[in-house]
Amino acid sequence: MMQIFDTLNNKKTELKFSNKVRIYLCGVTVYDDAHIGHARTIIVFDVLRRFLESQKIPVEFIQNFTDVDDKIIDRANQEKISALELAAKYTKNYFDDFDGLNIKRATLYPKATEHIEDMQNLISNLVDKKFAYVTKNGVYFSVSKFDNYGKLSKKHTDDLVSGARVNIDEEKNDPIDFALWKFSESEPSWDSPWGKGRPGWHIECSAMSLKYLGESFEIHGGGRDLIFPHHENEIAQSESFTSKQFAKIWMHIGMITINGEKMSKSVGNVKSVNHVLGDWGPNIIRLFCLSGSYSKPIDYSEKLLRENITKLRQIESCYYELRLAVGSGTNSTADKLLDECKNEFDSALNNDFNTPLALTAYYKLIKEVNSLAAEEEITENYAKIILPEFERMSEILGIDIMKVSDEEKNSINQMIKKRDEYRIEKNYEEADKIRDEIAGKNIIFIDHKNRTTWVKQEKINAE
RNA sequence: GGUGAGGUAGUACAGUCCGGUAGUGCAUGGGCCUGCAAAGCCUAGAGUCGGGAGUUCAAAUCUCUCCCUCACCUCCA
Repeated sequence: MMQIFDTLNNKKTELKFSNKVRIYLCGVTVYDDAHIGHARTIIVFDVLRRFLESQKIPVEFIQNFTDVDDKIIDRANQEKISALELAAKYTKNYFDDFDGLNIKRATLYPKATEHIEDMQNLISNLVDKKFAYVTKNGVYFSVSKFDNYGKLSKKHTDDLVSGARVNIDEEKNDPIDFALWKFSESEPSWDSPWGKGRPGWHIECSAMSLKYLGESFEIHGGGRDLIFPHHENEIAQSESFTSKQFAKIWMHIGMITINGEKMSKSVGNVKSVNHVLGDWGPNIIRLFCLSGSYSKPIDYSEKLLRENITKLRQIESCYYELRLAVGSGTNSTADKLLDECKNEFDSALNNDFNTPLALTAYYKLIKEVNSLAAEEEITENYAKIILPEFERMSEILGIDIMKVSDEEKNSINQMIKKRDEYRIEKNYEEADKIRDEIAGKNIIFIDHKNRTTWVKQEKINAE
């Protein structure tokens, strides 16, 4: 049984579910290209989802797009296009980036603009119940009406008021009340019972999670920086509406920092997914993002990314040594290794999704395979036992190793044969020509004592 | 100031909940394999677990205290 640290109760909590695990992940605001910080959060949830599914647990995974928001409108004005066009553009970029990162598509990617009516229904209900009130600027949630406000972020409403960095709006009953609906005549805007305008930020996630996952669901996640105010406000709205517990587990992902400082637009230290993907490829980025506990910060550096090239090479070697195994001898260590690594891998992930420890188990299996391969002791029987587990782990981690077609395989074998002939003749010049030629296709020959195997490597541009 | 998360070999992390004199990767040194390479493998060195105090037969792990870092408290993954 899996345990995940729940931000609300501040402790590891068993992931209980009846027939499926429902996950809502706060996605991105589509006003600019996604950066590596977004990627980390989404990679973590992608692996979580793959892990659950590998255990035959059905997962319903919802990830929203915020496609109406002040930043979108500002940016659209700058670029002299409509807000919807701008959002559409960056939504497309999002999928280009994250398909490139080998992220499995979510069950559904609902958009705020397509759920205006759902939000309005929710707001109406909150107004009726006096949890919300209308001013000349919009509709606001009355924080003081919700007893447990602050329970997620452990903030006291008194402190928030005295902090008073919130922009003062005299119309609001209380400075910490937040907008459900903002009046506005300019586009994009929608008619509503209270007046023309657009929704506040937090209400969309309440409306869409309620609609698709129900009043109460298993996991709600996002970056740590969303704990306050976004998730706190979601709880207030949703639980005021349903009178039920909203998410059962709140799972928050640590920030990506650069030189210890949070990656953000205002600091100007943002690394876009597009850029980093071009340099390092999906596998390196995934290994990098999974190399630390999901809840802690990870410092972005080229040095750390580079370390993962070595890991990737070992992974690739392992895969191809297993694929190219020959001989029918038995190896008694296979079953033991399989059990150990599978066990360590799964229990690591079950224990608060400890990906660094899971990676250790993955690397342990790889090291053992490569070690045997160095001694030419990998047989088909051995590979038959180990390969499925290796592929299972790789699949969960979303590591996608470069494959070759059958034709390519034949041609590689031809080249190895030809090269061997040259080597027997001690015509090393010709032999090396073949090796160089094939290296151009990122295929590396590996000369063992008695035979030559090969690896198809992913080209890493930053290397 | 409030809240939360951290400080473990050169470096990046795990171990802390469930006390038993520290593990893993990378880097570095040496070696194996090779026609030479590459890839891979083997092996070695490296830590008073932020400081101090306490509980205990025993503390990285529990308690207290101090120091430092970061995040959130305004939009943020």
